Amino acid sequence: MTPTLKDVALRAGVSTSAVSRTFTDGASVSDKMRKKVEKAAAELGYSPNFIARSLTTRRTKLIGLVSDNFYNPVFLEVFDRFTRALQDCGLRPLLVNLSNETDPENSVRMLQQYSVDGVMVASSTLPPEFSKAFRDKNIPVVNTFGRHATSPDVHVVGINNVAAGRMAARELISRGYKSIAFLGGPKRATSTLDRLEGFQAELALHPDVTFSYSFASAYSFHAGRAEILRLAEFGLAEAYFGGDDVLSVGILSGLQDLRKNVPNDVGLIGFNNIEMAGWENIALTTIHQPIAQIIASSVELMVAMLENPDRYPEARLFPCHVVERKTLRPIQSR
Amino acid sequence: MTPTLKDVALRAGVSTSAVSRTFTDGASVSDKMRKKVEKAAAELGYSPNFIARSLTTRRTKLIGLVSDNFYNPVFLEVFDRFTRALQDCGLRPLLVNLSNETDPENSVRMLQQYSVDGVMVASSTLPPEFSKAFRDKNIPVVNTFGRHATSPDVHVVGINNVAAGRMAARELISRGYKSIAFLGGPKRATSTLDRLEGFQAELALHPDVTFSYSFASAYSFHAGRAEILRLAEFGLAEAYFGGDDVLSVGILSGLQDLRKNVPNDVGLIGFNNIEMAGWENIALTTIHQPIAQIIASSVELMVAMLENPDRYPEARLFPCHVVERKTLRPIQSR
DNA sequence: AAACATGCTGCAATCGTTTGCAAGATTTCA
DNA sequence: TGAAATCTTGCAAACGATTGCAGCATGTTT
Repeated sequence: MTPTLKDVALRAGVSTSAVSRTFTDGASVSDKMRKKVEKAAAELGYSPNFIARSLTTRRTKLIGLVSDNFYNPVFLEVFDRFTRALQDCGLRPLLVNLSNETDPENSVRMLQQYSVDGVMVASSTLPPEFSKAFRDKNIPVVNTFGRHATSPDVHVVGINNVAAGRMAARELISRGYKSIAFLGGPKRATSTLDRLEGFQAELALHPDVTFSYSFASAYSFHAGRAEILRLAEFGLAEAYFGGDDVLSVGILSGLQDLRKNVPNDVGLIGFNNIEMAGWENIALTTIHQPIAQIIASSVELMVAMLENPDRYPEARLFPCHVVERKTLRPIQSR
Repeated sequence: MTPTLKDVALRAGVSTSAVSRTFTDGASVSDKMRKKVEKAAAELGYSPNFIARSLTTRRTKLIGLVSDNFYNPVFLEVFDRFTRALQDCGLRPLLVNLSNETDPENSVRMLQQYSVDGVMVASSTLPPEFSKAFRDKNIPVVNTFGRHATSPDVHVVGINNVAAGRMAARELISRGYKSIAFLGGPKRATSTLDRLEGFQAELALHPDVTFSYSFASAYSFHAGRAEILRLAEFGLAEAYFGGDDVLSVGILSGLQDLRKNVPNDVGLIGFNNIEMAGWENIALTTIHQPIAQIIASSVELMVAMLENPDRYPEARLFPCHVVERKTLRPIQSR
């Protein structure tokens, strides 16, 4: 069917080694030989079989890309950037959807069976143990959007969620809101907890503002909306830090139904800066997570690990910044 | 490093064939043998190497999943469903991002080099020639969201865009709008053109309504918004059929800025039914494309092709339906 | 008890590549 | 021109599995 090395060798009247060598760069072949082989290869439409090659080179150039979050709009950008960055390095993403996978052990085995060169775990909700499972099998792994504190034994690239929490708090305070609340995603996500911690710590510096918090049942529009509607029955705070942007848009929608004036009655700041936050009919003020840098860095790190698998684990953290739109009132000059 | 067949055979004191056979189902091994092998394998933590296996079986269970659209929210659902459906069949998606790829030929070669068992082309904008390139290399291919008319030589599953266009027109007419316009995505997408064709054909049945059309520069919020703002300078129609939902939300946003009352001054119907269309602060009436069925069917078709690659090409088309929200006024009883 | 069918097992070839080694070809330099 | 150094090339053994074939041990039938 599809031509093999041998076919080309036969047609060119040379050994298979010669053919192999003209297709692996850095190998020594004379110009004459190369010409001959390339001609035969072109005539046959030959190109080397990566799978067979990987058997001897022990490199598949396959990278497992695992995530448990296929419904957050932020992942559109994540997948786009990951696939492009990997492709640009000659690597190939093998996509793994963990959404309904009960047993991560399963995915680990599967990726091992496909001899992936490395694994990118793109999730802020997966436990650090998951990433560690790969490292234990000697598969290079980087945990993108991971939490750096508790897993110093696996490469992590992302942001400092505690700092992001502080940033949100400072922003809300600077706008003169006096009663401030945290409305997070599900409690089990460590990123949420870290953000809460920073948020609370910063607020503690301002005894004049009152603080409260609660958690939505999911990182989703309807969870955010439902939670703010529930909270409204007990009286709302003056400003909220929403767990992420889709949650925040849900909150915003609830606020609109409650006939609250945003940002004057109630202020809101989100997190992530998804595309929809910039839509003029939403105009959510939010904290931008530098996805582009995070992913570029993750991939760089991965290729570095492929060269040297024993690289000492590091955490690469990028700063966030707030992008101002219309859900926060102006800074109070005081 | 990781144990191989031979290691297990050695430890169990049997031949490698025996080990191989206990790991391939349908092979004949005695219970005693199986027990022995399984014990040794468990002790070593062995599991078969798919890559090596594929060399002899000529099956990698790898499926190329190629798309050129990583920014439309509808693709969140698409990727989630595709990966899950494939995983459930024991297949693995190798993701290919065509966004900035100038030369599709390139991707074809690459997927061939990885010996993928098949390819799913998930795009409504890629030309049919692209899918055909795979078929020409004898790689099973199904073109999901493809156009069926012009490529009867490749499996297509999706919707009938002409019918969808008619459906939109009928809907708008039933609401009593008398001046109706099509505001499509970029003209080069055949799906847009088909929808326009159906839309126009249906409208032609109603000489009392006036018709016009134009195209936005992209399937994006800002393109939709910009286009409706531009159109407003010449006077707006009473109702619009937006090329897709993100475009439509952009239109909606523009309409709001223009202080138009939707749905009374201007009606709007979108296409796709992305999640955001259901957000209460958007509430876009739209035509639902049955993504779940389309993808389930695509994957089914793919596994059928893996059994019988010479399957005669077919088109599987699913009906759409309108989901009513708040951007169209009530049906006029007349 | 002989003849035969059936079920397990191991040998060895194969899948499409790469690569260490040694031999042959070419170049370099005195 | 000849010896040494450097390039090229092919042979053959891997890489980690599967599988047709033949042999052997059972079980079945008469």
